Amino acid sequence: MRERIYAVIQKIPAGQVATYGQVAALAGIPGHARQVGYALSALAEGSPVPWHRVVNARGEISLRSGGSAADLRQRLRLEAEGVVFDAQGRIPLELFRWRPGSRIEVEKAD
DNA sequence: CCACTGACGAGTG
DNA sequence: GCACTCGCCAGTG
Repeated sequence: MRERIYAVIQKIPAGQVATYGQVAALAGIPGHARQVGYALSALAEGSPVPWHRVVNARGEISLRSGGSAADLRQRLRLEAEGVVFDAQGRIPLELFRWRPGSRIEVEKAD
């Protein structure tokens, strides 16, 4: 099950982000956003999954209970890929949300 | 097998 | 925009 979720996350192009619900839908389990987050919680540090590109529906970085340095790493990684955060520490999903099937995946190709 | 938990989402007031 | 409620179901003890 988690394999399916990981597979979808790996399809997220750099510089863009996807919400939990979006990943769930793409994984074939719409409405099961919790399972996505749960799957990520079970991710290993060395996993080949760009989990940092997955944010909640508000465009914020979600993370496990309590304070963790993982969220900071996630933010830095996203910024390194071109994603920007507003003054509220959130990502403008209307600009960075991944659109499967869209041609904006490779902006340089024109 | 039963109960509790948990990186969430959408709807309502 | 914020607070509250319900739904969802795999993992863990």
